[in-house]
Amino acid sequence: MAEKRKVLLLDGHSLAYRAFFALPPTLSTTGGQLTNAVYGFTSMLLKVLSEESPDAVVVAFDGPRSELRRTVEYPEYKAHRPTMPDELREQMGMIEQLLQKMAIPAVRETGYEADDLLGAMARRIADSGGEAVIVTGDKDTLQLVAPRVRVLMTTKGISETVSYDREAVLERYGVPPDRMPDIVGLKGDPSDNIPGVAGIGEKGAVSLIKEYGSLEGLYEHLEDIGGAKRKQSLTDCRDMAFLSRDLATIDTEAPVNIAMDAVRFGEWDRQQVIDYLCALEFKTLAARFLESFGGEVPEAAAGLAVAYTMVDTADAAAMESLARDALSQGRIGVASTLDGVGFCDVELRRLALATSDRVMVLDRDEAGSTGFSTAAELLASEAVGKSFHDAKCAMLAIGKLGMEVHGLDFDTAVAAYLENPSLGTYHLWDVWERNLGGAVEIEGVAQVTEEQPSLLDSDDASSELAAEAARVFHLTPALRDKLSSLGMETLFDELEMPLVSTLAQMETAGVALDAAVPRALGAEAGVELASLEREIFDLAGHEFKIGSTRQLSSVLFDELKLPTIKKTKTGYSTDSSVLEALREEHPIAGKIIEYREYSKLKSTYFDVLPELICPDTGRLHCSFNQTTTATGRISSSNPNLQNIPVRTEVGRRIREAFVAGGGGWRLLVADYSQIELRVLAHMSADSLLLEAFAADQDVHAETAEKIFGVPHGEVTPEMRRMAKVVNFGVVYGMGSYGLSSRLGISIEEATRYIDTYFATYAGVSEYRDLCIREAAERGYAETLLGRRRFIPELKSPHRQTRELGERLAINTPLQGTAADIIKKAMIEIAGAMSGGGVRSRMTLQIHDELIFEVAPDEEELMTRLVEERMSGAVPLAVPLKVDLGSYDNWGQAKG
DNA sequence: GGGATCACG
DNA sequence: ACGTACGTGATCCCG
Repeated sequence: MAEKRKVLLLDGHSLAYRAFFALPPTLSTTGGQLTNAVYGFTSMLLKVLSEESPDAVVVAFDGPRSELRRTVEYPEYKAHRPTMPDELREQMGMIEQLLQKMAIPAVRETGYEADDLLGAMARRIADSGGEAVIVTGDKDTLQLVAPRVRVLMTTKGISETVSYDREAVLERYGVPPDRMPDIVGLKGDPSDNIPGVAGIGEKGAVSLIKEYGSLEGLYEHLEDIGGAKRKQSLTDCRDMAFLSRDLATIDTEAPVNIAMDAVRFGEWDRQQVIDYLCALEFKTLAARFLESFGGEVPEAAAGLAVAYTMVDTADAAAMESLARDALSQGRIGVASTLDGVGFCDVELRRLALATSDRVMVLDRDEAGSTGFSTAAELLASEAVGKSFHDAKCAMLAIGKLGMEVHGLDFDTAVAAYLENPSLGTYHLWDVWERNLGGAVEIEGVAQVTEEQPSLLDSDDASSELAAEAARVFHLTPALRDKLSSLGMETLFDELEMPLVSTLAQMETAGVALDAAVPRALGAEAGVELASLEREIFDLAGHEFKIGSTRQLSSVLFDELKLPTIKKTKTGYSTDSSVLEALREEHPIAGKIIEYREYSKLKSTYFDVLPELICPDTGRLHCSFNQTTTATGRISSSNPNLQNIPVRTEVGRRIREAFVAGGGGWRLLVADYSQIELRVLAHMSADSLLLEAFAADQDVHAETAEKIFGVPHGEVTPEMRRMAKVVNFGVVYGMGSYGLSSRLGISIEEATRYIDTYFATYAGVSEYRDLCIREAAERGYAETLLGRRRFIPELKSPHRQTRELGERLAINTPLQGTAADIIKKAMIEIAGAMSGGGVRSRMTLQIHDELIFEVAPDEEELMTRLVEERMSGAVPLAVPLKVDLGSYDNWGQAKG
């Protein structure tokens, strides 16, 4: 009756967890439902299915934790494990649904974990002469390896697996599979809260078991064991060692209520599986499924498969016809391979241009070839719309080769960012996967021959780049449709796309830096730090790494016995608010504050900025990132020029290094006055706020009058300062706890101010409610220009997360609208500047501030132009006030 | 590679 | 009982 069947046994829990934590939470359906765990699980499943071709597949899940045999025997078992995250729990249901559609039976038994069931099934299969393949991410399962039982262990990520048979386990762990529990018995397993024997780790456990064969063998020869301490520990923990081993031992006697012989893999309704994969928007997985198992993809969700011909760039006629296609189709997709990041370092290595079905790939060495001149013409032609994925980087690199890009029309990364700005990364492959997801086939790639074997790499790279250009081309209409259905086409065409070029110009311009300033400041800080360090060591009584929060916290709280103020995840906090509170207690606190300030400034600014000056231009070029923030703001990196110090006197001196390059040139600094509060006034239409801004009143003073109940003119500077904190707090959705801790007042007092504030500014109060309600109904918050941010936090069962969602729902429209406004101003100004043929240039944006280098004879013109375009960027119900000034360096511009 | 800290708006 | 104001990026330390 021995049936030679191959059965795949999946550990559902382990694999789902693995997938959930291995894949970034960037995979979700258009509706915002997170699907990373389902995706990873399915991807892994399809891979294993095609590699192993099993006759049957079964998946096992854990029974409820509280009723596990192990928990009953040993209540500490997994006691510290957090419960399953909600984001994963939702996906478990989806995984089970998928399994059901694939006719893969799921088993679970009260009192048992998945690996017990896997062990029991594996044994039954092996006993009856079949072959069992267990797929899991849990190392403990390796003990099940036996004749006719293999374990496939997922490694980094999820789709990669390593196959373990007896030899592989021996080689990797030094003991046969059935002795693995003995190892755990000795070393314990922190992840399951199994204690083991104190003082024995992985290495010790392996060598002991290798020598004595098992726990029993070991304890029989206890007297032979070297090391009094170790012997004592083994003696003391004898019971715990056996209990630990017992806990780690998989129960292959577990009952499994399934008629294993009746399970047949592949007895499914194919269409149901495909439909479900498509409903989850797993286009390439659906395609992979089809490839392996056949079936029809539903029309609407069909992955777009595109076929391409690679044209020879040396063939003038072929180039000619590609160019003709580009002109008649009116657009091309462009992809590039770049070396280096940022204006200074970036270099173009390869370039691919694609029409609907032809693609060319150029190497930078081909300068002067037919292909190169065709590419240059197409890129420069206004009549041919250009689509890129991350156009700014490519355009910087293309520009450095002396080619120009006109007719920039579409950036698939920016489009994907607008669709969902919270994803963090926008890799072309993912965007393709989410939107079209078919195969790209490219014919006509030169074949490798015996004479030219070295072409292999370059041809692979070329066809991959060709496929990227093809994907960009075909994604363009799809994403355009999507944006249009989301009401974001105008935002995209008239704001984000023009901004791509504006930011490219700014990065190219860079900023002038007088390196002597940071060098001098760095030397000065070095001296200060040395003397502070001595003082701190004296106060502490010994030397330690002041920069190590762990060592510092041990000095402050263990040795000096200073009171702990707040905790972090890993210990006691030593941040500046804590040190500030300890100032009265001990002189070391103040010294550390000072040390921190200097060391931060030195390592982040003084020492670094001079090194980043580009040798080619003698200037500093940061990158402005357009697809990074969830709210629509721009960020800056390499270096970050949006966080140059200003708040402290020492820090502010670095700003003197930011000068206007060129003789007689000046820096024009223009910043919006209280833009977020003005946006709040506009969006909420609160009558008091509207009036205050209309009359150009001092809003903070006005707020102080209201919340402190004092008449006009009797507001003290202290009251105004506190009111300012309240006003900012409103924009962030602050509560009374936050206000009290920031103002150093009682929670009751803070509550009173907040209540009075909302009673006074009733429009603001209503607006907050409206923001939350709308975001909850629609699933996203929206800015004035229609930018969206999904707020799934509002649906969370955790109050804390929900409250975060509420603050996001309030803050995002304000911060995001302010971002919309300054972006609009930037492209208007850039347009006017290039139209007016000025020499001046825009160099920096710092959220509500724009900085220009202006030529001596353009100062007046630029001041007027910038003021006009900034204040008129987007018409609001209140005036947009702009403060401007021109200076020799940035340090002179003070609030 | 992640956490803590701190620079900015 | 718990955490507590939004959005970033760079640096340092440590496992």
